[in-house]
Amino acid sequence: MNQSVTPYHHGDLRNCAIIAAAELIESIGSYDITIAQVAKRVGVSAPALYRHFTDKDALLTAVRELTHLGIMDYITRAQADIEHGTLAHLDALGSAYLRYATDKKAFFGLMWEDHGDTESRRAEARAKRTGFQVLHEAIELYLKRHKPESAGDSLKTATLMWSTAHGIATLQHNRMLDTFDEDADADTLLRTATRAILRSKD
Amino acid sequence: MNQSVTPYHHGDLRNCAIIAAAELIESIGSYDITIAQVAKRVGVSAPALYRHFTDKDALLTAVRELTHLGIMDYITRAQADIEHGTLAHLDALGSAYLRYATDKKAFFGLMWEDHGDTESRRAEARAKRTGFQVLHEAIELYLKRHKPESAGDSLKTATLMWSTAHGIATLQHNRMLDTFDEDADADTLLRTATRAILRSKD
DNA sequence: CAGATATGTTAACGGTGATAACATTAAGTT
DNA sequence: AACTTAATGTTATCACCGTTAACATATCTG
Repeated sequence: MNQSVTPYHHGDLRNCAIIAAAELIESIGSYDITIAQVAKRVGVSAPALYRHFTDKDALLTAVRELTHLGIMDYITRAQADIEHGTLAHLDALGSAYLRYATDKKAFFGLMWEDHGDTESRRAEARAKRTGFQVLHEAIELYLKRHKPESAGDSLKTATLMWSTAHGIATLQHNRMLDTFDEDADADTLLRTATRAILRSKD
Repeated sequence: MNQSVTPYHHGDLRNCAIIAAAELIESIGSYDITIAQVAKRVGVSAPALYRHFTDKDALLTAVRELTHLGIMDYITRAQADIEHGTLAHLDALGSAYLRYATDKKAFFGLMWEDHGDTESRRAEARAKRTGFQVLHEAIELYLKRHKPESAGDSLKTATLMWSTAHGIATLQHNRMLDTFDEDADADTLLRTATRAILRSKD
């Protein structure tokens, strides 16, 4: 005996459930998943998950943390071989954001989903702010080098650039960009905006 | 007899259901509503609604049409007393969009919800394009007057301005604007962007 | 080794979207 | 006017969902 096949206690259910949920979301291309589906994928009964997550939203929130890691990965890779504080750097950051939105459609949707606002939102807000911080620092560096007189506006500029990138990403996500202008290209659009924003007040 | 109180046939169930759904959404501040809730509000059994809508999404899609009318109303009012083709005109249009997003939070969310993509999306896309058209024409007029050499870029410019407005509205919707910059003001941000975009290529 | 604790199980509940089967009214035909 | 038909309601029911309760089993601690 002591085959130890599928032991009673899983051992790492929490993490496995999060990964299973993420895989499920990726495979069906939507974050409209079910506790039962996740449980089945891990090979466990549905209520077992409630030992590790207070409710479904808590599980999805955990997956959201993964998406934040994922997008930071995109961003980190994008700036790896590029000199910081250059225009090319800013382009790369924006492009990485747009690429994540199209590559990982379901995750991008989940990330910005309109969900129950408890304290879990704060942790997410912090994670998002981390991504924002990268952009902010890049812009600060750029302004100090190329437009020192506008360096004080770096926060406003970063907020505006993120808003623009987010708007383009979101509209592309909804296939609305093509509806407005069938030749529209998200990347080109963002580069145009980036230059316009940086050149203002010249 | 013949009291005729609550007759068997409602008479205008379809429209009343749409309105009831909209009222419900507005009152609870979320578009996460139930067929049963809507039915109860109209004073009818839940399955009765299925005589008028193929499924829940069809009902929500009908409500979405109302939201498009609503935002067009905001836009129409905003440009009523303003000379078209001026910078003030563009500001007013953007401001109306942002105002709708905050005034009618739930409707704005519903409007851009990630929902089942059937042919109903096409009708919605057309409605959204109508709103976009207004912006496009305003920009076209502006460019002809103030920057005739850039008049050919009116479509790209309109797409970019809509994207920016949408990004700001969406981030504000998620309370992320304050997270990035606690002093951020959506309207100011959009006005800054508008001027930057229009002034590019000077 | 013995209890306490952590973590699984099955059974069950209320609510959801949706369908089926049936009832009632309105509309159309002769 | 009477009969047929179509439209539009009703209640009963389904499978599924998130979640909880009650119970079972494995691990940890003294």
